[in-house]
Amino acid sequence: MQSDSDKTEPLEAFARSMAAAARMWRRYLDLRFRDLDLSQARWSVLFELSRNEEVTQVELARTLGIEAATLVRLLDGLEGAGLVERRPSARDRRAKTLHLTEAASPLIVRMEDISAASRAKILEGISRQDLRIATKVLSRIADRLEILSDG
Amino acid sequence: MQSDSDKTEPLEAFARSMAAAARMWRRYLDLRFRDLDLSQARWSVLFELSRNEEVTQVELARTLGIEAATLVRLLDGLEGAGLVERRPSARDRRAKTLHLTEAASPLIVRMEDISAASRAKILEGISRQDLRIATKVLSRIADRLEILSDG
DNA sequence: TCATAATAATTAGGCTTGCAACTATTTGCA
DNA sequence: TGCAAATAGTTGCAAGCCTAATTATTATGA
Repeated sequence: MQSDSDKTEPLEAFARSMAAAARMWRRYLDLRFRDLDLSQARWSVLFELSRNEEVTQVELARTLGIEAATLVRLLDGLEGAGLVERRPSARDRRAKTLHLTEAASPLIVRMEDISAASRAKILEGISRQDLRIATKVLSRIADRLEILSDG
Repeated sequence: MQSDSDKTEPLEAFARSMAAAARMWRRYLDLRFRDLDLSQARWSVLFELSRNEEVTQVELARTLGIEAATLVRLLDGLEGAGLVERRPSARDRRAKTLHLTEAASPLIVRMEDISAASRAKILEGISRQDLRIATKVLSRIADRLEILSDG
């Protein structure tokens, strides 16, 4: 079997595979979450808050690797759906802290099930070792891009 | 050093790193291409055509891993900029074949320089071996998602 | 053959994401 | 102290990407 990336140089093959995999992964999750009226992007916000509540928007944006402005819109939607609350921060009047509502809890359980099952299905047959290396490479790239983009 | 992903399970850490790396990579390239009035998405279309002309839109969309509808808008922009031409296919009156114009050639050289330099800079210090494994994992995921999404 | 299903391109509408610019507040330094 | 710079959140605008639906054409099978 001859894949497209065989023709191209290694670094380029990597870049293309990463872009395609990320796009398709998101699409796949968006479809799975459609019943819950959620998207992958909104899910990741809820998920992160379920692990680490009481954070500010800037902190959450940084954790997720997205812009604060992008997060604003996601939160608008989630707040509108009654899943998240913005409260004024006690220590900084510019800032707001984020909190899940009661309504979010049952959803989060179902979301975690769906996303865990999806991950398992998508990554099935890939060795633990390879996955570990791939994760290391990808997170190094994210770190490096953060540095390169600041300068 | 303690990264966020240390707290999470491995499959999830992988998914998050991939999403963040892909997003940031794209942003980085978009900034580099801004002088040329191009984006990463448009660049990838031109690049693919420079390797493999005369394809139809459906074929190109499949190669790039995007939807045909998404490609339509990208081509509208590129055709408007005089870089690409759509011609009716000789063998199928529904289809159109894609061709680069003369104007595209010098641009493509510069684009390749920019993207190659960016890749080298971003991936600097990552071992060839690790990169090879990461590429294998990512392209396997893309293949798998294509199968899963069809069903 | 001929009706039905599949395919190529497109359009409409929506979500995610980004950059720029703006307001309100806090921090820092002269 | 007090003013300039930095920071938190927001909004406006544009691009990329998606699904669903539409039109034109081709393929299929009864």
